[in-house]
Amino acid sequence: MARRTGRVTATDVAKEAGVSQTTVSYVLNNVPNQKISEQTRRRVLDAVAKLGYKPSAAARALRLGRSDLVLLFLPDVPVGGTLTALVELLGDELERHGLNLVTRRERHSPLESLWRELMPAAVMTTFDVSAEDAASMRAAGIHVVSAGMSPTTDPGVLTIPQHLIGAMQVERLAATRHSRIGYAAPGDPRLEGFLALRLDGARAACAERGLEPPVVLEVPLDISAAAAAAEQWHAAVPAVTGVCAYNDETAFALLAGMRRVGLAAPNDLAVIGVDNDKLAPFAMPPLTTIDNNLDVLAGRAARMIVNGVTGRSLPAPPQVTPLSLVVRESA
Amino acid sequence: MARRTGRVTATDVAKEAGVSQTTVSYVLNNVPNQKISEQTRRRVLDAVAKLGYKPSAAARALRLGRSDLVLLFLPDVPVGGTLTALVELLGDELERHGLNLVTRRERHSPLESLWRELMPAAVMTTFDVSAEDAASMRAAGIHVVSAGMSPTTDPGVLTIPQHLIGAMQVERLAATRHSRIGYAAPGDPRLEGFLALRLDGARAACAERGLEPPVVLEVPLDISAAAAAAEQWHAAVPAVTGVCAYNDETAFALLAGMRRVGLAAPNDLAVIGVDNDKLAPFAMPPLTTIDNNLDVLAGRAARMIVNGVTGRSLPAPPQVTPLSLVVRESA
DNA sequence: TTGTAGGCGTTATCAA
DNA sequence: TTGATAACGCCTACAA
Repeated sequence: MARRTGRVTATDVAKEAGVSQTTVSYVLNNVPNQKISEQTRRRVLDAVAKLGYKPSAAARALRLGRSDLVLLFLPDVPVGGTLTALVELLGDELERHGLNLVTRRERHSPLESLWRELMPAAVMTTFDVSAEDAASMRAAGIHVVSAGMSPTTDPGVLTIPQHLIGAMQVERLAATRHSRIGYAAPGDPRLEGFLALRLDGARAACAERGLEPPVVLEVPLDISAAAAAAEQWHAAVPAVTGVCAYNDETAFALLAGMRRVGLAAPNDLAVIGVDNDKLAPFAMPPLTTIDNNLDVLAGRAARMIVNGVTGRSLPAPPQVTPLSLVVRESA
Repeated sequence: MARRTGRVTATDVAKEAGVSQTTVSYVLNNVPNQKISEQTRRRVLDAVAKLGYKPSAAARALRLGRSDLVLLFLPDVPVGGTLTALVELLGDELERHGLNLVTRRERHSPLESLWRELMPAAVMTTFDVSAEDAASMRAAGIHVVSAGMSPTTDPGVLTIPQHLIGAMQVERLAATRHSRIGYAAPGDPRLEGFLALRLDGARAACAERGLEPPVVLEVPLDISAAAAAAEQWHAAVPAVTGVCAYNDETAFALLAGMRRVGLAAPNDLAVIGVDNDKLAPFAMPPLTTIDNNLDVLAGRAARMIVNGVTGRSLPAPPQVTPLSLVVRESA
């Protein structure tokens, strides 16, 4: 009676099918060079179905030296809808390939202790991982995918072109004849990294068009503060007439602040957000924004991971910029 | 040369410390009845630090028959901010106890194949898990926590009192002298389950106060449709003057629809949401809503799981209703 | 107080 | 084409 636990093992399947446990493994893993007779294969498969056999992920991981976990390190930012949606999508996609997503907020966990412990098939970071870290992970057979924010042509890096976001916002504002641009920065210091990139993009876009650099004001998630900022832009000479908000949240706050001081969008001050939040259509007025098409981003990330892990190479998707302008009424 | 992989094993640590691998295990796991000399303990710990040893989760899981994974099954609903925030919080909390959260959307995965495969320490479901399923999981040593929606006194079940949400909304509306109540149902059929419970709560609350049952209208996330609903409530005789929205999203849509047809909140139609969305303060007018205090809910869930897994029993938190009214201007 | 040895369920090497 | 058999790294009786 080796069966102390209730678990059905490959040995049980073998017994049921009247073959050796090895054969079961061969059949289940479709081992290339082994020629299994159709009859044997059937018997094994039937036994598997009959017994409801599920291979043990732990035993597998132990033997293979790598688990079917994928570790995702998130930056320690207020995880808004955008990022979470991405995580959801990524998880769904990985699941389809038998991979299990485990996410971590950066601050809590020293990168290394976790991957050594979990032996994940892949690790994805949303920040720049140090060269040594990357090297030792790869040495351990872990696929590393980083989602850097800066532009790069490295095909192993997923780029979320933050600078393009700022540029697109300015582009829209310029196209609607705004020549003095404002930039609404979020209050949260943890967003600093993203902010810098987006702002750079906006600055560059302004420069390209011969416009003055954007007038940056902080717009925290607070109506009074937002109102003050709105007035300041409005009162500037020459007046700022179009504002790029860091994201839709900031845009909502700004819009609310503007209402308080009797300023209307887009006439007094045009506002354009980022994220295409679910509530953006219901802003007053409906919010023009930049959609970062997370589904394509998530799909791309998933593909990079799956490719790396399986060794196969799924067809490369068209390299479209996953950014699109959603025009509503606020800008 | 047993060291083929780069992994540092407990045996390596033992060698370094000049003790047996068993001793290493004893020290690391603080085995109760073993008296390890302080000197030995130090040597082991030093070796661990020096070598950067991390126990293999896979080997551990294989040996123990259970991994340090916690499986969370989410209902297949559009995962809004509310649910995701809860997941985040839960994950953070579990992490603190060495547990790793893996989430699944219900539709994708047959409950069973996953837990048999992963041998999780615990499984948490947001729907009612069948009795047999629960039984076989427990038989396998897995702790099962369900987050049922219906009221129950079962201490093993985490209740999210959906019905109370509806009741609180009506209560607020009644307190501000509304006698004819409307209920704005979401368009998404996947929300049906939650909707039914919340609506029941609202109905009951109306009945308690001798009010007519709420007039239920569907308010999809579409301004025109929302506008039509608003007019219909407004035109009813006697007119509906206060509306409970299924959630803040629906409330935002309704508010936008009202603006289109020249109806203002709260005078023409008071609106109260659910979720206390980050953007709720910036609605026009600022949205009165019900906050479901996810942090306490997540904390409670985490505690149930950790208690079950570790066997210890963390102190029970005060049994407060994790619901609070946030009064702004819309109702 | 410490060490020896066996097995958790898989995969992979080598014979047959 | 199939079957023994040996690890993978850890925990834990049991022995010393």
